[in-house]
Amino acid sequence: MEVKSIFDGIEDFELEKMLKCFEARKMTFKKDRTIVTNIINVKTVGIILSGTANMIRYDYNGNRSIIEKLETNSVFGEVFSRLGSDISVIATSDCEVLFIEYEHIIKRCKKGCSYHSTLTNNVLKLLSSKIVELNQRLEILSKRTIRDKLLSYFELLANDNPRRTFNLPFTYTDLADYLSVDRSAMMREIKNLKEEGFIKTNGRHISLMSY
Amino acid sequence: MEVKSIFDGIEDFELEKMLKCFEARKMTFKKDRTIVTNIINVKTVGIILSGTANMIRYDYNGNRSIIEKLETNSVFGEVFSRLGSDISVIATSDCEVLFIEYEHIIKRCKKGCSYHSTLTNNVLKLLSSKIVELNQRLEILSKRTIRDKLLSYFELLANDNPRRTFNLPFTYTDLADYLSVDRSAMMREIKNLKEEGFIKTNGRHISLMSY
DNA sequence: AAAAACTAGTTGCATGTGCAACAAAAAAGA
DNA sequence: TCTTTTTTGTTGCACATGCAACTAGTTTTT
Repeated sequence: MEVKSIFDGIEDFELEKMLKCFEARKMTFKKDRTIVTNIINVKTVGIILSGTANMIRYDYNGNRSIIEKLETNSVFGEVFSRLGSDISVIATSDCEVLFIEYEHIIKRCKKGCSYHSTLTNNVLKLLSSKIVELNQRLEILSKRTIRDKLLSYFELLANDNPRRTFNLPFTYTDLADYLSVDRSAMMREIKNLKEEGFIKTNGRHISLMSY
Repeated sequence: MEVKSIFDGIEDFELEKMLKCFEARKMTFKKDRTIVTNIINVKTVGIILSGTANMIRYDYNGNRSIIEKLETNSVFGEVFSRLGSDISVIATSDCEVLFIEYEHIIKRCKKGCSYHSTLTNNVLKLLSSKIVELNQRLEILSKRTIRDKLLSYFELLANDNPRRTFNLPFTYTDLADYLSVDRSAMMREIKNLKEEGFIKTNGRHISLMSY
């Protein structure tokens, strides 16, 4: 079975003890607020308990890139993004975030919390699926044309649905950032894809045509 | 301290017991031989004990992409690359590879091997640093021009050396694949960077100029 | 030692893409 | 409701990039 949360399989009463043992801090953030800036050298791991956020970067030309879309239950922190430039995590909806020192997760619990190994296990699986996601995005970004980037991303989204139909999980503006391409060029290419019969769109609802 | 190998901190005599318990299989591969093809659905994890390999993909246009450079001690397998297309791992030098069922790594050892938790810990750290690497490559690929891709990759390599000087870890041909750009266009851009005084090159030895 | 394979370096050309600058529609806020 | 902000959609233009096609040099294989 797939692990959804870092706390999967841990009973509530155990969880409470564990969080105290970890000195975990829970904070809430309104939409668009900054959860962390300058993520470099932060030895704290954040877990998004509810809501969503984006890990973004502004490079020296002022281009915004979405490094990572953080969904509920995502884990983020220094270890997950040692990058040279200006990284922040911005809430894209109201969020609850739990902060835990990284060492608590990586090390065996000295006090012997019985569910610690479950936690480690969960983190392992979450990290694995993060690697999968990163590889997926890499595959998309390694395409050389906007057309191929769009198609491989759409293909990914359509895979879940036998009717090869899906809803874009973000705005077209954000999609351009995610694909790391110019928005207007992307819109032009989407228009071409429509005219050539590869896709149909209705707002953010998109259908892939089978050949 | 940084974890180099999945077996860091595990005594030799323990290691031997552990590998038996895991039913680990060691295989050797000559340079350029295929270690695995069609990596999808492989429930086995490979650990490169010596040598190097590339995880590569040919997309439907026949373009080769290096998904990942696997150094000694790298871990690879299904979980680390769920991709739609044709993925293989190719030895770039003579290699020894250890294969272990993924389940053995993710689960607690039923027989209670005492060093199992060390192993888990090591895997966790290795996965974290893999995520870092993937994020680094993502940062590079998210640059929109060949120039910016080159410069941010060079910056990364130069960071280790105060003289801002380094050796390319692969051929220019492979560099183009790694950056996912056309080789001739890349060579052209390197020439421009030289002419404009941003870099100096001598074969694969490159120096970044400080402004 | 000769042949084959690979790597580095170049160029012309067509075109895909980034950029700037809009306008209209939709969504969010007051 | 009216106002403001965000998103979508479009276009002209300059130029960066992919592609094809070479040559020369280097390395590997036989």
